[in-house]
Amino acid sequence: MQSQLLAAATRLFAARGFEGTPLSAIAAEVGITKPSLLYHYPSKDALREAVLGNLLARWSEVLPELLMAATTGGQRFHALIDAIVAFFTEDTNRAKLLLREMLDRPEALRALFAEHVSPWLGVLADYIRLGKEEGRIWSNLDPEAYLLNTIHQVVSGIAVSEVFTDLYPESEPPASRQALQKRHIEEMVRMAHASLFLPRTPPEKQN
Amino acid sequence: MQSQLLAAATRLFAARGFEGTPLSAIAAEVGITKPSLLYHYPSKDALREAVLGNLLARWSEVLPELLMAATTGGQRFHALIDAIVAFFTEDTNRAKLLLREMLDRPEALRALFAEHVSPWLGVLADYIRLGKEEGRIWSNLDPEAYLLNTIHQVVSGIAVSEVFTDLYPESEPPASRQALQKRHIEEMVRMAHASLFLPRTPPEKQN
DNA sequence: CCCTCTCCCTACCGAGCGGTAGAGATTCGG
DNA sequence: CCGAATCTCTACCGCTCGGTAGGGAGAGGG
Repeated sequence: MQSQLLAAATRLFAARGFEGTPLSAIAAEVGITKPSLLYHYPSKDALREAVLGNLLARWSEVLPELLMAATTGGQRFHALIDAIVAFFTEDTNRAKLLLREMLDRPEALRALFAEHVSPWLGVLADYIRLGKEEGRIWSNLDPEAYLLNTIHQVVSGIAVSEVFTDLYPESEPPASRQALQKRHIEEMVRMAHASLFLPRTPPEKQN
Repeated sequence: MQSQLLAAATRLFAARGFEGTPLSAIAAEVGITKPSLLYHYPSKDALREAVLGNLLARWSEVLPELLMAATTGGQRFHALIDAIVAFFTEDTNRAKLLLREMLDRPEALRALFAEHVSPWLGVLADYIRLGKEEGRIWSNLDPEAYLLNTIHQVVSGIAVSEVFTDLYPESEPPASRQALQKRHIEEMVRMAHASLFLPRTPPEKQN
């Protein structure tokens, strides 16, 4: 029951926002009444915390093993970005929720991120610095800023991707919304890749 | 008075969201009462429309002349992206508001964008296709997707930039929040540039 | 001087909100 | 068979919200 409530709350908070979602709507979604919901979560704010905590917890499960699995820079890039894309496209409400929280409670998110993502950011930034020394990465790239921008772009891009689907010129046959979202995301990945790695250098490197 | 109300509503809607902002708060911000506000705007939804319309109108003033001014591809890139950055950093509430509306009313924004940005998107995409034929731009780039992603990244990145400022490793002396935001944005521009233009090709092109 | 238009106010309404009180079911260990 | 724990319900409370009713103050034209 708690997990059903969490799922319903995640979806509704993502779609209509925290302020725009009455507890009664969440309760109705799982077939109970508002006081019954308040038996499981003592207040609306407690439910918000639970929803956000659940999201970050799932993410914290996924992240670490990825970074350990890959060895080369290119592998790490694809392992990481594919995992981010998969995690947030699997349920786009995750991305919407995160984006909403960043807008609604920037201070709270700042604290959460400082605790949960700052260490990983340091690790990844060091990988990038290594790649720069080896000449595989753009020398004028700002590692921390690149990482934050890239991750944020994927999350935010997925969260609002449905808004952009009508902007592509029509094709014959008309492309499905899902196909356009895929096109959108693939270009994001290409951009992240092209702005990280230097193009393959010609073999006369040591002339 | 109408413009004061518009400004106050923009700020509060951006900071706390539409549902999270009572009309009384907007009225108090300009020193009048709620019924006086409702004299100028007959409903809360009318105020929302006015706020969003005002934002898009300002933007529509800025955009066209830029595209006409520049001639080369690089000039156009910098003219456009600098204008976007300037417009949204001048008042970050503009970015927050736009992002909130995309989350709160995706259908409404889809319609608005289809009308107001779709034509410009086509023009810019054609410039990019030209650049591709001339070999100045990545051949595997998706013009429409690149443009939407880049613009969205700048808007969204500015909207939530304050959340990221605590994630950068501390420096001595500690960097101001404003300096970190600048660093954040400059990396966004670098990424947009590097993922658009091919690196300067060596002069032995026609070997 | 007065009528009208503009803009603001106080007072109020009905609806919906988060949360509480308290009691009725169901289950399960002793 | 009983009591305690678990989970649900109906009924209600106080508050805030968006919006309305209606009147007062000032300005300007006839």
